Formats: sequence, C-alpha cells, structure tokens
Amino acid sequence: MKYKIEKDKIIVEAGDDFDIEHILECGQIFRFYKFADGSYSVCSGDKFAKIMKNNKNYVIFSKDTNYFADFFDLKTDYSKIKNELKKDKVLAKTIPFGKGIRILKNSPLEMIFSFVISANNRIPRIKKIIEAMCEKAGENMGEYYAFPTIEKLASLPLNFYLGLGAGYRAKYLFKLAMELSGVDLNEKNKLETKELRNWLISLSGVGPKVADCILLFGFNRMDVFPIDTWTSKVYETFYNEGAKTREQMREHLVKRFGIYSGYAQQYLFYGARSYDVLKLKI
DNA sequence: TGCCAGGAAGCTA
DNA sequence: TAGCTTCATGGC
Repeated sequence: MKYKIEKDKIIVEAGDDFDIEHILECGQIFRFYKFADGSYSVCSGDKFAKIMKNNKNYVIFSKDTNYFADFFDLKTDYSKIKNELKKDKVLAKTIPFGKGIRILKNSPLEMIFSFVISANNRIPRIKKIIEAMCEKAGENMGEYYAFPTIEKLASLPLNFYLGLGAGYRAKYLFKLAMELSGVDLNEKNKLETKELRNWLISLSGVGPKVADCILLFGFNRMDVFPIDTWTSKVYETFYNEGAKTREQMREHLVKRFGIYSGYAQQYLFYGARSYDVLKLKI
C-alpha cells in the first residue's frame, strides 16, 4: 500500500489494505463520526483528523500528519499479514469482509478508560459516555474536544463519573483515575506483554478481556486475543477443542495465531458482529 | 416484560 | 481456583 505525507495531509492509496469504514467501524475506536457525504472525522487523545475519499485515494487531513501516519499503522504490510492468516480456513473466508482493517495505535490512556466503559455495555452507549467525558472534562480544541488529561480526571469527584450515565462503572472510573495518576504509561509500555497485562488487570474495572483490548489497541501488542461474547462464539463455532472458560479459549487461540493473534481476533470479531460470519459453513 | 450488551467485582465453598 | 450473583442503563 502506497502513501505519502504532505504538509497538512496524508494521501493513502485506497484498496484492500486500507478501508476507512472497516478501520473505524470494527470496534477498536469509539471517537469517530461519519458525515452524510461519507467522510469521517477521528479523535485520538488530543489529536484530530478528517478523512475523505478522493477517487482512488483517501486523504487524511490533519495538522498532526506524523501522528496519524503512525496511528493508522501505515508502515505495516497488511497484505503479508493477511496472506499468513489466510492459511487458516476460517480466516480465509472471514478476512474478505474486513479486508481493509488496520489495527490503530491509539492513546493508551484513552483506551484504558474507553474499554473499562465498554464492559457489559453497547457500542452506541459507550460512545455517548466517552463523548460526555470529553465535553465535560476535555480541553475545547474548537472543532472537537480532547480526551481529558489524567491530571484532570484524577481531580474530579465521584459525582462527575456518576453524571456520565456510566451506571455502576462510575465508581470504577473514579478509582481508576486515581490509580493512574502519576503513572508514566510510556514507561509501562517497556514491559513485556504478560507483565503489562498483569498490571492492567490490577487496575479498577480492568479484567482479562478489557486488558487484552487495551494491549491491542493502546499498546500495539499483537500477541493477545480478547475473548468477549462474539469471539467466544467464534471459538465455539469454528475452533472448539473443548475449552470451557474464556481463559482457556484465549490460551488456545493465542497459541494458534501467535504474533498475529491481535489481527486474527479483529477480522473474526468484525466478521462475526457485522456480517454474520458465524452462520457460514466452513 | 424480559433479555442482553466487546465483563468485572464480590462472595461462597 | 472455580462457579455463581450482582452491578446501572438503555434499546429491542
């Protein structure tokens, strides 16, 4: 896939390795908006971009082009990854539904809070709660609101979180903010995946599945396979070898897909949730 | 009305 | 360690 960075925009060749709908609608990010003309806007931390399709190219407009080139993982060769994964007969039939997916490199802090909110919740409501957080506590950047800083989040009372409509998760968010206050996430990123995962699980509101999503979308770790309601169905339908618990399913699938686990999980999740792949006869 | 949502925490044994 | 229950809220 070809791309080039100019002063305030990135031009990306549209095609099998980059489809903005696949990338944004596959459940890895919550702060994005689709406009009537088919263009999108995306927020990540305190950064912002607009994405428009122009003939055979996507144009990503932003004053932070280097950030978004990294965010969209433009240097990674997804054709190679998909060719490797297509050796698996289930993925061979599933990948075409989300062939333009790329795993984003999003803000770790934003991913931690977002996926704590995501637990036992629905995606439209998750988006509303996160948006409320940004509007009430994030910096007004004119065209959008930044995700709040940890300093700001740690200074807010429990009532702030109760007012977001987050339900019983409010107390987790409140505790989480204090637990993360003063923590250098860049320093945490130096840990091995297993150690980083254990630390994440020690945080309020973070269990195995939420930790795996944070590792995948916030810390760019591909040796994880989040097991949720959808991917547990995927396991039971296509990969069942007797695992009963989510932990057993996770171990089995990470062993199967290794360093490509995160990619495999996202193609399977998107296919199952958006295209009824679970009903395919494979 | 009852069920479920990209689950986690708390309790029991 | 494993299994069960509870936890707000909202859409269907």
